[in-house]
Amino acid sequence: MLISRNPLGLLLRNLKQRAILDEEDQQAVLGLPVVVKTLSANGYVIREGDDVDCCEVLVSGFAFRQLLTGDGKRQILAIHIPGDALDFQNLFLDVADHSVQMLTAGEVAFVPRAAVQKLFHERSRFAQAVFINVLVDAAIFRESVLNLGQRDARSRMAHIICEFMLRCEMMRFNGPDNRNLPMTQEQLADATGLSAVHANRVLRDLAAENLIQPHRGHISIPDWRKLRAIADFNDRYLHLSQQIMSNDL
Amino acid sequence: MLISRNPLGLLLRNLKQRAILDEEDQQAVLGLPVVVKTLSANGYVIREGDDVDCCEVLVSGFAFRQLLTGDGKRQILAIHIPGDALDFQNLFLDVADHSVQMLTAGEVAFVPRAAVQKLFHERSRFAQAVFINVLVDAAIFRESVLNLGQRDARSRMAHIICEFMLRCEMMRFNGPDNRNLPMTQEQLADATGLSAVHANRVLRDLAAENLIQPHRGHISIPDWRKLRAIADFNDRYLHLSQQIMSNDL
DNA sequence: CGTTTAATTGAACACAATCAAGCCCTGTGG
DNA sequence: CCACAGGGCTTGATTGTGTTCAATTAAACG
Repeated sequence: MLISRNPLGLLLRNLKQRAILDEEDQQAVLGLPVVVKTLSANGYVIREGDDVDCCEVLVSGFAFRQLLTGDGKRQILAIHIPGDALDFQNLFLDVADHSVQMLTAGEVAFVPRAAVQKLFHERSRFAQAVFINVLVDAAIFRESVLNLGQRDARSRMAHIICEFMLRCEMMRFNGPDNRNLPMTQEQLADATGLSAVHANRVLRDLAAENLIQPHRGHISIPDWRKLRAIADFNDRYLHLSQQIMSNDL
Repeated sequence: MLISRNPLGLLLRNLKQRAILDEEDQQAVLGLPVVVKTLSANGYVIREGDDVDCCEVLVSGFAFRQLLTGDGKRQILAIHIPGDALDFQNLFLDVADHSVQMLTAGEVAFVPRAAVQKLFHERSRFAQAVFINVLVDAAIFRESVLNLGQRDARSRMAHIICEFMLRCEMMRFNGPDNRNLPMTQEQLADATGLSAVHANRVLRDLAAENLIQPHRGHISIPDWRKLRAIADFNDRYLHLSQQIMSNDL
């Protein structure tokens, strides 16, 4: 079974980045029962309040997590790229406490939650890999708390863009299509806790300094490293140093 | 071995709230090797950048997580109460990406990380319990992102206070001493992303409406339920409905 | 082409930050 | 017992970052 053909191949690559899985573990992951569905932009993967019975993995396209206030204001919590598990957060929680939606059209692999739970209990290395995955997600949430609580609009915006670019690089998405952050200004505003108007002005200023190139509906970054100083971006929270070198794609 | 006498007794109660552990699992938790140390207020439990070799559990007193920006601004990420694991976040991550400090003087149980890892691999129900614990922590971080990104100063402050009160209630800390949030205004400011001056004004207003009672160095809440509407507090993210009823303290 | 969604801009306003000063406890040492 | 030092709290005045409201332009799509 070729990893590159299997819808869970990218997830496996993702898990192997920070955990050791032997051949049997890997086959078990790739052998999980799965239904792949194509969702359109804005399609819901997980809805807050829903009972959880599937464990979704993003195969292609981009997605985001969101949470709403009582009066309907939206906070975008995280952006997800292909190979990300969208629902390890709910693996043992029975009611979804937030929603996941598609940012662009793309494919999502739906795995029965019970099958993943079974693997978790039977293969402790798999359990560890999933655990690490969730820990890094938690670290990303913590960095978001810092970002929203302590940085100004300009740094916040730069930080979110830096994080996206670096995570794409980690997963070796280096093609020209993958260096684009496919978010509208309104979505970026909801991710940074800014108004759409102010987000527009911040982006305008960053563009004027040639730090980003905004296009309609997405943003490309000529060289994201230039943004790091502005973003106060320290990649410790992504735990890259723990990455395990591997040769297979 | 009496739970109430064991330094890890409260942790066990915590884990049992949302996961099933049989008698053997429970004995394994209580049998973990442990060194209890008393730390003074502001003492460090975990320091960002440190290599992780212990897994700490809060036995008594209160603690908080924090993360600093490059120019030294502090964001308080979460408050911890007795029975909370302070370091499951680092169970399989080798370098701490944030710090944990004591809010008040208190006792911390230091467990060798390898012993907890061993239990994780040998007892999958324990692994699940720890996993759920980390998932709920992640849910709390997500709610903080929403809180900082979308709510105004007044709601933010009320929300943090509500969360603390409800979590104390969940762990059955209902005595008069435990309904006090032992934070200075400066700490509350760093938790809410406000300046100390503005935090002071917000607290002043809440106190004027008899929603809170600030004292020197801590805050008591006559009836935290009154704060819920102001806080836009929805407890779904704490996953209380998943709580397992149990009779033993 | 007309409709829609996204981006843009200006003007007025508001919430919260900053600066600066003073107060009120509590603990300490003369 | 009093003076003083320090931390935490309080308050006013000023500044500024970001919001809101409102209107306009630009690009995509049927």
